[in-house]
Amino acid sequence: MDIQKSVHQAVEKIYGQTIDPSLVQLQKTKKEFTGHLTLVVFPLLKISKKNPEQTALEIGDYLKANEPAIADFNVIKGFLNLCISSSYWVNVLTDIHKTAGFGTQKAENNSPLVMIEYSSPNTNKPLHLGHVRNNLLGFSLAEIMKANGYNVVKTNIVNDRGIHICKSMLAWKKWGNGATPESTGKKGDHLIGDFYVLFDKEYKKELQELQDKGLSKEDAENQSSLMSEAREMLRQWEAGNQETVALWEKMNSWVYAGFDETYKALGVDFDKVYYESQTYLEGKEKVLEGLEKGVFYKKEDGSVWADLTADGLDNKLLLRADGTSVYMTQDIGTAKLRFDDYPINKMVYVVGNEQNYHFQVLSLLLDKLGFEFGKGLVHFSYGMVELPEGKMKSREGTVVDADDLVAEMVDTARETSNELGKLDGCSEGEAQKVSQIVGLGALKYFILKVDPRKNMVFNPKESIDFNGNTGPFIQYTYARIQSVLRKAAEQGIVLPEVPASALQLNEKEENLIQMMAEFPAIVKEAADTFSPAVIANYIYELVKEYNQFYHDYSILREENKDTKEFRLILSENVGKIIKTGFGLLGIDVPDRM
RNA sequence: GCCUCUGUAGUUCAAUGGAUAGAACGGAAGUUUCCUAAACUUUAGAUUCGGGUUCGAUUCCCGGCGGAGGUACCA
Repeated sequence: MDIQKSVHQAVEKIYGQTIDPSLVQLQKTKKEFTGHLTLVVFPLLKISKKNPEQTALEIGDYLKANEPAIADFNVIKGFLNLCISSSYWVNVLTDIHKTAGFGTQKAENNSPLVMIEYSSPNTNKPLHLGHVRNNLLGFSLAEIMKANGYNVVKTNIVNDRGIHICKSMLAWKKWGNGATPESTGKKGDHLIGDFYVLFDKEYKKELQELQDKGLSKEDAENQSSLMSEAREMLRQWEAGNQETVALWEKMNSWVYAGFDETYKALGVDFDKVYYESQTYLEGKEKVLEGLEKGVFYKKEDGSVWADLTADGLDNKLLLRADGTSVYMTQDIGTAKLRFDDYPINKMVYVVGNEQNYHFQVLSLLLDKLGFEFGKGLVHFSYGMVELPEGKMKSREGTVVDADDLVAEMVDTARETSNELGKLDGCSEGEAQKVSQIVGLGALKYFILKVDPRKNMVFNPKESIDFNGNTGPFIQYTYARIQSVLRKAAEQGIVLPEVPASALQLNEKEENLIQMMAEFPAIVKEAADTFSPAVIANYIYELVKEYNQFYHDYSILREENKDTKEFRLILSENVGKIIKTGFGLLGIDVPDRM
């Protein structure tokens, strides 16, 4: 803000020396005090060599005399509260009003390219609540980076190979009787997930039987015929056995169809999808290359390791003695393919915090292997989602399925809306659309408003509460603004420009404009801190401020034409910012609800 | 054991080192001749403990206690 600059200059002029701009700490004035911006003078005392009150007075006097935007000031202890003139706020509003896409900037061809990996599912089970947080964060982050002028590529790495999918395949082969999504009416990912669970159940049964015969747990695991069949299947797959590969392809295609439905329901998408079945061999090559260059070393048993003790970490396995890949190897391969495909400047991995160590290691390894983006890669690490009853456990059946959750949110939105009579006069199609926007808005907002780093508790009942700091409350405000604007149009009011700057604003109007003016800085902060929560909480504050304003002043009934138009423009711009802000969170806003 | 993250009202979340720690839900009390009451207004209620740095610490540093995660051939 240019006020920051003029305060900085004022201080330099008064005390006749250049100072570090960081000493000028301007912040929003707290509600209990009069003023808009507050200068904290404590850091300046060394320069002024006077007590806090005197210093603040001197600066205040100077600013009032020399900076037209400063209308008045007051001093309380070491705080200089500045009052900005109404005409300044009117100009700010004019700017906001005129600026298309206020708060966002477009990427140029030569803007930095950010690749964001998120979602990254396994193909042996459907998506659950944890994936929902991942998907929402990843998608929102991509939108926020775009709004800050980056070129963004959203990517997904699908873990489509390995022992887990073989378990599902084996169970299907043994007990499936040729079941398909069509024959059972189940979504493909759920069908495969059911077979995975079935395998686990049968495997446990077999282990128990073996243990009953007197074997130790370890011996039972080694002698399990089911597990060795699954392993055999994996070997056949790696050897390219036609029948196995065909089955694998068929089952994966079912799963992908299921995932696509879930992604669509959540409103997320990808620009480029990678599959581990295509990348894991690349990683092996890259590791062998590193071995030749002496970056890695080989043990007597033939396994390949990276020595990271110099970086304060341990030794890390990269290839097993039998030459097969581990997780880390695959990530190296994926990184290579990606870099071949795109000129990546920054790589962001949206992955849960249980993998913090993994990404610390990956960053070092990529750097050692010569990837430019390796050192600066961002592991966007987020906390786990817990339920009020505790952690989700698949064994105890307490996992919240993503599809069920979305359906439940939409249903509840529908019910609540019906009860309140909000859907009266809507066609079935409209009613369904509104319920979807509101139900998903509730879910998305509930998850995104929390600081990503923190573990969070997801309470289905509370998330669906439409009061308070929730998505629907904000959507509702937006819908109401649209209603006000419709009514205004019916009365023949058109809104061309912000009216004369001679308007005398009241305190609530000034507050509202000040909040709106902060929006671009908030979008920037969200990108810097990788936190959609910053935007979510800001939008909520703005809406609360607007609601108070709305409550205290009649917008359409005002006699004075100028004032009426001005308040309509205020409403319109609040609506504009809500829409943009929610867009960055991947949340829709309805015109009516 | 070691490493990382985390600890704020009854609950779920806020607070670039700044003023009297903000909201929401839940609790208590109110508001509808009014543009969408999914709203608004009152009200009670919190920084895990002990040191340190600082004019000033929820925030930074050290230690204790509590919670979560990781810990080398699972992804």
